[in-house]
Amino acid sequence: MLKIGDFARLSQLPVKTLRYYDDLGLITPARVDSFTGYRYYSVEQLPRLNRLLALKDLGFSLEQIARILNEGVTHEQLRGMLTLKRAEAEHRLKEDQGRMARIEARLRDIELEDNLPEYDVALKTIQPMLIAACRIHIPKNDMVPALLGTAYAQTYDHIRAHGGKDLEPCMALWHTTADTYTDEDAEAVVPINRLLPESDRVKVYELAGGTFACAVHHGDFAEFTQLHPALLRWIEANGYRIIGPSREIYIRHDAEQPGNSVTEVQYPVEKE
Amino acid sequence: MLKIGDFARLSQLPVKTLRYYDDLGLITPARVDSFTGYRYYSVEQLPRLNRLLALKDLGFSLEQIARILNEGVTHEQLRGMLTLKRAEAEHRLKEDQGRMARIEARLRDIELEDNLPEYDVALKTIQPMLIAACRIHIPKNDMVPALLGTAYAQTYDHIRAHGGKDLEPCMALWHTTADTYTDEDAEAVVPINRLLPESDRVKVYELAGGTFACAVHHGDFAEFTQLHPALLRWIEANGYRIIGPSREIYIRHDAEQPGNSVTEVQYPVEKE
DNA sequence: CTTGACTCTCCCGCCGCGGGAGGCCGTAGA
DNA sequence: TCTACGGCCTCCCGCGGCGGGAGAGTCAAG
Repeated sequence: MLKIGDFARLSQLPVKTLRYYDDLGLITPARVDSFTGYRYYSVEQLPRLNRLLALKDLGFSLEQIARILNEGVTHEQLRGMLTLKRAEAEHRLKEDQGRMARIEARLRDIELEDNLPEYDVALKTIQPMLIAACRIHIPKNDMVPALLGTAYAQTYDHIRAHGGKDLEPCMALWHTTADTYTDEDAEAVVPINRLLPESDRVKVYELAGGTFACAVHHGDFAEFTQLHPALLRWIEANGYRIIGPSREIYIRHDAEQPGNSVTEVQYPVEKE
Repeated sequence: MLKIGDFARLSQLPVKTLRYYDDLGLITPARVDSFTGYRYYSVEQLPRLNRLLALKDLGFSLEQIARILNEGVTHEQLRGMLTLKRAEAEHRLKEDQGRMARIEARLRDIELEDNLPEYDVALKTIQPMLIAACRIHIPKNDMVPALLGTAYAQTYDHIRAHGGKDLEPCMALWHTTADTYTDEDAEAVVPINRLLPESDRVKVYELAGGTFACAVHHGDFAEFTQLHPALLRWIEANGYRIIGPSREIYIRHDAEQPGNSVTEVQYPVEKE
């Protein structure tokens, strides 16, 4: 008969842990003095404890281990649980690899560029949304405000004409890359609350969701031009690939004071 | 001015989380109505929130993020923190890889052997310990009990003769592999509490610690012979390598009723 | 008989929120 | 103007796997 401290030394576990396992019914002492409450263990309980540790090592929670140990689990069931655990472990493995890559990238960033304005890129999962959209061709970059403005006007008119309701905020899809300044292909997009009929100019469809690399700009508008390259660098450095048109979300737009605008840029990405 | 729900939709975070971040001083609303307590956010706070998310993504705790965001951290400091995070992430990565390997091995085990007695192998870190030891040569396997018994007797005599104290339990080191049955090389080992002088037969030294693959046997003694092979299989299947003599720890020894004995076998291992 | 080392129970804390109770606030429709 | 109904508030509990500590009782050696 071993006191809890002896059993703790033998098993290499803290006393607190043994008491906790007792509470959970994982390793009940062979005998408990009903007067003093002292727990007395037997060395014969070591194999069970070893089994417990092995299961814990495989990533099972103590509750699951209790079921396995106390209720007896068939090989089939155990295999099922292990397969599940494998999936979980694989998932976390990938997450950690991604995190490692991001940390490495960030460290490299710090080494290289000491005073470039930093943008903080976050990965977000974005739900699909219903939109009304007007796609346009922009021959020259300085025509963007005018042409995009017209496209939005048409879109809002269309929505109102069919009794729809626009949801804040509006956005633009860029089908040409950020370093294109002639013959740009853009789409003025307004989220809406329900399906509307289409017209020649204004299409209505569901914009796909997915994973996006996102960054937000606010302040000096001159710096906004660096947001796209910064995102592209992040995406490359972290081992992602762009799989669709980028989105610019005009969270707050101020034509007179562009420095007052707040814009989020999102690139749809996937790994590898 | 956005109500918390609007800001939550924009930022893709649950309202609860935003309130929590407010409590922690991570993202304080631009304005709080002192009468109703309503939080009002500004879109200008989105960049900061994005920064927060990016840092969280790198594995920083909210407390660390608070320091980074509020107190301003130099590039040097940030680099230091990132290096630390990288080490942590690397550690967990390796752990998860190990876990994956162990799950895979266990699954393979289940597929292959359906009714072999399973042993549960646990990895333990064992501290160095001071011991008195008597190393012997055993020509034939059936001489093990007699020769090992004599060795222990000598060791205990030695300890007592020098006023030392033996610590439970005693163990044996096997310098020959488990499948050797002639000319075995073993060492009777008794942990002691303080340094003693040596003799010709009995050496006193510190037994190294390290990582060990461990399994415990109790019950039918015939099955004990399968414990060593089981451990060896586990070690190989999990990608470890044996780096020293195995240890048998006689936690409870009963010469008349071997089935009543409890024995732990430990192999010192390292990865790869 | 006295130490001092163990042991007991009970309760709080960690981290990053989620769930829910109970109550106030704001707006849209009848 | 009343009434819904949804949004917002604060406060408190819970998770998992223990660790730390208080306050009190127990055990073995000198």
